[in-house]
Amino acid sequence: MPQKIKPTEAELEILQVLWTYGPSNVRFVNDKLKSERNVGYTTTLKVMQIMTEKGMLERDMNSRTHIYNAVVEEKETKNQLIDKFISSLFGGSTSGMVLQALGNQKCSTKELNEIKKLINNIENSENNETAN
Amino acid sequence: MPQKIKPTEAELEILQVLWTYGPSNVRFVNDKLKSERNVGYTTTLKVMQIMTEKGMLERDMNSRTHIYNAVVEEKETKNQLIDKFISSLFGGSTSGMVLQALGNQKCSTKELNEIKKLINNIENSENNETAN
DNA sequence: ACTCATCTACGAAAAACATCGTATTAAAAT
DNA sequence: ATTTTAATACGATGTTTTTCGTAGATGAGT
Repeated sequence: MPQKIKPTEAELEILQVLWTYGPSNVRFVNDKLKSERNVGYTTTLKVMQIMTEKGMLERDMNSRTHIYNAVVEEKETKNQLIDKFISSLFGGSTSGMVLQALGNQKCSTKELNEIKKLINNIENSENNETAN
Repeated sequence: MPQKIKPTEAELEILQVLWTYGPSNVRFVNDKLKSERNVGYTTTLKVMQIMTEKGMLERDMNSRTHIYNAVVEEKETKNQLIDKFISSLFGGSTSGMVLQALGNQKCSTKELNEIKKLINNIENSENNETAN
C-alpha cells in the first residue's frame, strides 16, 4: 500500500482541473471551478496550499505566480476511490456495482460495445495465463 | 427529483447494516460496526438519532429499546451515489467508470458473463424499442 | 425492594472542511 | 517614481461531522 489518498470534495475538483490541464496557477484553477459553482479566489488558494502541505500537490515557487501540479496520479487515485466505493457500497463486488451502474444509467450502444470488448480481452488474457 | 440523499460516511455504514439486516436496535448496529472499526455505543446512537431527525431513518419507540429502520431505499440511494460518483470523477461517462473498474479490479469469469448478459439484454430491449 | 445492567437524552468537545477578509508583497503600467 | 494590479500569506470564522461523557430512566434479576 503506497499511501492512502483521500481527497475531500473541494480537493477532488481541483485535482480534476490539474489532471485535465496540467500544471496551473491558482487563478486558472479558480476560473475553471467558477464555471461550475461560485467560489472565491482565496478559497481556492487556501485549499491548494493545504493540498500542498498534505503532499497531494507540489508547487513551483520560482515565479511570483506559483504553479501547482498534482502529485497523486489520476488513474491510481480514481482506482482507489472506486475501490473504496465498491467496498463500502457493494461489499467489494465489482460486478455488483457495474450491474447497478449499467442497469440505471443510459449508455450508448457504442459504449456498451467497448465494455463488451474489454470483457472479452480480459477473458482471453485470463485463458492464456491459465494455459501457460 | 425526490430529495437529495447525501449520507455521510458514518451514516452510510449504518444504512448498510439496516439494509442488510432490516430493522434493528442501536446495540445490534453498533456491534456490526464494531466488527469493522472501533466506535462507541453512544456515538452510534447519536448518529442514528440525527439520521432520524433528517428523515433517513424511522424509529419504533414502543418498546424501551428503540427499533430503527431505513427510510431511504437501498437501490435508489446507491443509484444516486453512483450517479454522483460518475459525474464527479468520470465526467458523467458511465462506460468510462465501468472500463476503469473492470480494468483494475479482479472479477470472476462468471461475473463478467453476467455483465455481458446484461449488456445484451439492454441492447436487445433498445432494438425492440427502436423497432416499435 | 434493591441492585445492576442497559437504554435514551442531552450537551458539548474535537476534528475536519470550506470559506473568505485583510495585510503584505511584488510586478506591471503609467 | 508612483500608482495600480494581482499574487501569496495569514488568520479567523462558520459549518458539518464525529465522537463521547454523563445523567436520568426503565427493566431484569435477586
